[in-house]
Amino acid sequence: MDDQTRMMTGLTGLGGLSQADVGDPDSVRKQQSLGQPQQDIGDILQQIMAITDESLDEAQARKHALNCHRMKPALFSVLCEIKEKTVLSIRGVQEEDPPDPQIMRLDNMLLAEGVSGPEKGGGSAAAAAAAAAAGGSPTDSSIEHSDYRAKLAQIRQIYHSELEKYEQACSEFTNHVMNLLREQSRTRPISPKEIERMVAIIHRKFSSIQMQLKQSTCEAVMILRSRFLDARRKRRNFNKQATEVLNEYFYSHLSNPYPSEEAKEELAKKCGITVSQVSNWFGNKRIRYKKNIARLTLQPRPTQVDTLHRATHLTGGYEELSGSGLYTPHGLDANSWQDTNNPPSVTSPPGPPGSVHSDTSN
DNA sequence: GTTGATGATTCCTC
DNA sequence: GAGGAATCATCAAC
Repeated sequence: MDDQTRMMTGLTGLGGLSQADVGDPDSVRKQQSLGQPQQDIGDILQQIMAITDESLDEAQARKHALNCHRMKPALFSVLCEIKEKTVLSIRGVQEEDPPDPQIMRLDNMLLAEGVSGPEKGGGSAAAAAAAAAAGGSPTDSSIEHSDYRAKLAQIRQIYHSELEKYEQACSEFTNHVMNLLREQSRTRPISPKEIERMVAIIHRKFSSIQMQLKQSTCEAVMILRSRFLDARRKRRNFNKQATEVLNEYFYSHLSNPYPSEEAKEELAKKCGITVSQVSNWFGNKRIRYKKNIARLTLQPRPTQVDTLHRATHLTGGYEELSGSGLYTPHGLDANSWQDTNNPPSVTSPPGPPGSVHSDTSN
């Protein structure tokens, strides 16, 4: 017997019964076994519609009788089977999505930033990395670092609280729908599989809301990060003592102003700056020194009075002095540094920068 | 507001 | 990866 026939038989078995017959298994069996002609579907529908005209008590009684009918489970089973094989099976294929790559990206980012996952200092690693990359005085960086961490912790807290709310709402709604469907399964064919599918749909809807939350959180983190990095991009001049230390090293190693890693570390320690700042400083210093040399070879040499005036005008005045060429050791030109594998052999400038001010006459 | 100095960044070469 | 060169962005003096 195919599904259609079984269903119709089932309906006939129920629909064709009088109120008195319902609940009387013998009567049903009798009718079926006699091979009574199947009732017209119109009749059945009419009887169903007639239920709405009945009083509440009558309807309740009929409902109860239908629920208790011994054929009901079989009928529901057939109907469920048909549903599975038709609409739900088609929908089921469509619903089985692969994991969304966007959600995976968002999850990875939130994890990396320390927003999701276990608490591990609220992105202090990211902040520390950014601080190390950008340099800045230790005090400043620690202030900005803690500020960044505090803001990130705030984002983390909001994210988790919202996530919790969504999860709670999702769970409540799922329970509600499940109860509703279980309740309805008494009066209409609903298989457990269908309930499961419905739960999956609800979870999918809620996960799309979660994705929005994750997106917003990621955006907030990116904004915070860019603000944090922009803030550290603000340049602050090194203090006078630090500049003097760096200049002292530069001019006393003018023949080969390439400090080793150890020297850089020592200079960084002395100046209270990072090694990368020392590297930056020497990089800038070399290039600007060379430029000044080149420029001044094309210009008339300033008088010593002018030079000294300019030299003492600014902090330290080394840039000006070097620009004037007064610091250039005999025989050194800017191109000498180009071959770093073969540093030029030149005489070192006389004395430390501090004493060079008075020794600029040569 | 303009200008020069200067720390930082980026791109490129070696 | 280190360094050179160009450039950006900011500071500070005027």
